[in-house]
Amino acid sequence: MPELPEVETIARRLQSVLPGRQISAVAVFREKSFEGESRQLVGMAIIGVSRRAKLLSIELSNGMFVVVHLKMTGQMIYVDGATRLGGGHPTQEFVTELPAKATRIQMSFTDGSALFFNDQRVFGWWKLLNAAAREQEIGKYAPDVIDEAVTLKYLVEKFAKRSAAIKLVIMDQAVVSGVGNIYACDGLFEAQIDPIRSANSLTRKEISRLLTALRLVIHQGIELGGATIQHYRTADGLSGKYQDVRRVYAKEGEDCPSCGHPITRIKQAGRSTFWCENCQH
DNA sequence: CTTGTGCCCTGCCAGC
DNA sequence: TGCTGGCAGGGCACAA
Repeated sequence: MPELPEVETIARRLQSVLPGRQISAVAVFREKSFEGESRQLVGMAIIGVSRRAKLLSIELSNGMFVVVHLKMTGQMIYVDGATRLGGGHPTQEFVTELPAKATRIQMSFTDGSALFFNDQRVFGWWKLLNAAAREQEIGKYAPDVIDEAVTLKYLVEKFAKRSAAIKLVIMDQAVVSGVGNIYACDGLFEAQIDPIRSANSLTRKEISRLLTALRLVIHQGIELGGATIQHYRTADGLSGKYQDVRRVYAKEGEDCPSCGHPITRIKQAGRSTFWCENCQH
C-alpha cells in the first residue's frame, strides 16, 4: 500500500504526537507481525519518529528503534486518550472501535492513548532493533528518489546497466527508494514515457524528465497526505487526497487527462500498469 | 550480476 | 444466493 508519500505523511503525524509518551503495554495479536521481544518496550519513552525509504523508525529512550514496514495494507493509527475514553471528538468513528479485526499490534501509552498497527494481509512488520541493526535494515535501500543524492548522473549510470522495463526499474528499491505502483505509473505518465521500454533505452533527456516527474508526483503526494485507493489511512485514520489528482493509476478505460484517449492497463511482473498509449512513448 | 516467477496473507468484488 | 478466480500502494527467495 504505502509508498514514500504515504509513509512520510504517517511519520510526520506520529512525530507530532508520539515524542514524550511512555509505553505502558504492547499487545501483539499476530506473532508474525512483530520481530523481537515486545516486553522490552514497556517503560520506554518515544524520542522521535522518522522515515527512510518506505520504512518508519520509532526511536526509543533506551537507544533502540521500532522499525516498521507497512507493505501493502499496513496502517498506523494513533488514538489519543480522550478519544479512547469516549470524551473526545474522533476524526473518524472507527478509531473508537480499535483494536479491530486486522489489528496486529497495539502499543499503549501511560496517558491512555494508543498506537494501532492494522494490516489486513499480514505482510507488514515491526522489528525491535538496536541502532546498528536499524542502520543495516535501512542500508538495504537505495537513496530516496527525492533525496539530492539521486542525481541525473546517478540514474543514467543505474539505467545503463538495466535492460528491464523502466517501470520495474524505478520501482526497484535498490535503484531508488520510495516509488511504488501508483507513483511509478503517474510519474511515467507525467514524463510521457512508455512503461515497457527498457531502462537502458532512455535518453539522458528522458531520464531527466522522468526524475523531475517522479519528484513532482511524490511531492504532490506528500502535500496531499498520500493516496487512498483502498487501505491507506493517515495516522488520524483519514483518507489521503492524492487519489483525487492522480493521472492514470487505477483509471483503466477512463479518459487520459491529457489527450482523452482511454487509459490502458497492462501487466508487468505480475502487477498492473496504467498508462496512455497515445501520450507515452 | 541480471531477469522472471512464485509466494507470503486476507478479503473484496465481478462474473458466472 | 452461492462459488471462483482475479486482484490489491511490497518485497523476498528462488531458478535460470
